[in-house]
Amino acid sequence: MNRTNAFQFSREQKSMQMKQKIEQMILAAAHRAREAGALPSADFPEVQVEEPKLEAHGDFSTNLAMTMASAQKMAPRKIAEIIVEHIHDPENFLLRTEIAGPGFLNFYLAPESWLPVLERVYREDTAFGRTNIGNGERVQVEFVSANPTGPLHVGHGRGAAVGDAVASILSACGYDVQREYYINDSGRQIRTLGRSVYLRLLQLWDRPVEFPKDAYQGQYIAELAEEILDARGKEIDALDEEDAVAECARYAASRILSGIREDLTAFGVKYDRWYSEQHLYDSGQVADAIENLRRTGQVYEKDGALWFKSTDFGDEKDRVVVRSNGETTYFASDIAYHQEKYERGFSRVIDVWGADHHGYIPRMSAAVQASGRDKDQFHVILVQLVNLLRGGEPVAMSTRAGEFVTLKDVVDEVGKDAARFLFLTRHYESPLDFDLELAKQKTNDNPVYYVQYVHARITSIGKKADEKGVAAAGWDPEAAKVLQELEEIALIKALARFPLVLQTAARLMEPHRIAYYLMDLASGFHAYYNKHRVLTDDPVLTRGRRCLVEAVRKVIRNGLDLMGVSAPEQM
RNA sequence: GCGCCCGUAGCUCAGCUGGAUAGAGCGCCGGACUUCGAAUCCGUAGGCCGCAGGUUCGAAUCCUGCCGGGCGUACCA
Repeated sequence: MNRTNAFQFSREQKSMQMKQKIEQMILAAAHRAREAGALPSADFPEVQVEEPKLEAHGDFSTNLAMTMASAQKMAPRKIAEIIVEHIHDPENFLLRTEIAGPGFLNFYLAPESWLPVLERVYREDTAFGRTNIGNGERVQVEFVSANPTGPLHVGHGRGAAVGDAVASILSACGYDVQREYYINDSGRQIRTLGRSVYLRLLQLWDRPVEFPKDAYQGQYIAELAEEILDARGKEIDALDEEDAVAECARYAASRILSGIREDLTAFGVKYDRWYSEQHLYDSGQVADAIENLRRTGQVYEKDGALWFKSTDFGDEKDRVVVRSNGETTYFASDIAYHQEKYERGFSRVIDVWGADHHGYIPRMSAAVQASGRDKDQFHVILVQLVNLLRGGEPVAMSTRAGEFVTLKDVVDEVGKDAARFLFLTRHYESPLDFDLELAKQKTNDNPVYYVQYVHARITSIGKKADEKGVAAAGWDPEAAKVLQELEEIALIKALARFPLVLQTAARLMEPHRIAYYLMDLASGFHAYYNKHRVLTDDPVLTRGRRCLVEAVRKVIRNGLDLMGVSAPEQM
């Protein structure tokens, strides 16, 4: 993906990001120094500007003098001095510049240099933070894709939260994103589903049956059987066993799938497309894909089965696509499916999988490459497991026994916002402890409310101000000049970071960065609020502060929106 | 055995693909409501970044080898 300095901002100068402005200033200084003969080499490394962790190190710093040292054959501190001498700052952007440590260049900005950020927040409003680094590239994010053999559980919820947020983030960065759910409505697990329901149905008829271990055990299976009994028991009873099982499978899968759709809708996830595996078979695409592999010699027969040479692309062993009994494997339809994704015009495909599927990545990647795509066009986000707790104690989750807490249960109990936010407070590769009691708590322990509270609080301030008629809302350049407090500048700086945080989140496909950013911004606001009054006796100061907090509200709202979490006006 | 992920404060976790004195929340202890929402804030304490080497101006971050935990290793999905 792009380097930070490759990002393009085609708007006018003042909407350019602070950081980028500093980068250009430094680069220009280095070139000027070179032209003046002060630097021996024109071999300049990439200018890296960062925001130092310590305030004592300024607003921005660069290590350029150090990274340049070997090419220039000069001491870093000496190079730093030369660059400083050649810095050109006609707008008086900089308060001062200093050389520190082994050769860091630290820049201190004049407080008013930050004010254009506020203006930009107002001008761009809901679009603040958005960029076009994706340049319209078509990306597909496929997530959840749980088999329609049972209700979604919390793990699927995490996958849904991550997949949906990644899609939103990429979309906000200028990618043309499609969200897709792949329905495994074909094959063995569907037959097992049908058989499970059928057996429960037989039990309802008091016929002696043994319910096998490998059948689906959950209570919902028995409930489905009762439904079928009421709806069309007689018809089913008239069929022979094979047809009866098929009918049960069709009915059950359809009911379960609509349940899944409802649960995801309640969770705030909206797909652009639901894609049926069965459709791949019916349309002949699976057969075509296998035929293509045959034609290109990427497949061979052994022991009566057909094997794909995934080892040609780094997998540790070859994989079966057609079993010796003539049935295709799940992998075969997956090959066809992924080929079809690229044929639909996506240049990049992102799959969100549970971490227990990681062994599947090499063969899928091999299949993608075998169809002529580049390795980088396929990316799997592996989401780690969720440990469900209640008050610190593990909640029994046995898939085999069919005892698990469903996503619906969790959403009903703790709410969509809390669930989504908490799912995104960890890097997706870290296992997540999800405590139901904690998720419901409306205290400091719960980051969702901590962030949402800021939004509600500022909305409330706004209403109060409107009632009193003391301060107009909106961008007010004159009043903004009054913002000089340390906490005020710190808040504006935090706002300025949002677009960069969003870009990093997109580049690394890591939604948790948004969550952490929002918690940080919220913390900055709460600290400010407790120290300074927004509504004061001074009308100009009040306008300026209202302008600031309103900007904070907008950014909080934008960030929460990316996470699929609401920004309430009151709580 | 082999492969992937994880190991950072008592607990749960960040750490912007190599930067300066490693951060936050919770918990502990001590403070702040007659004023815009206390679902909040302020302060104190707490660390061989699993261990040992290596790469370099510089490593929690990159490389190698161990230790510990999770997952995977099907003609299952």
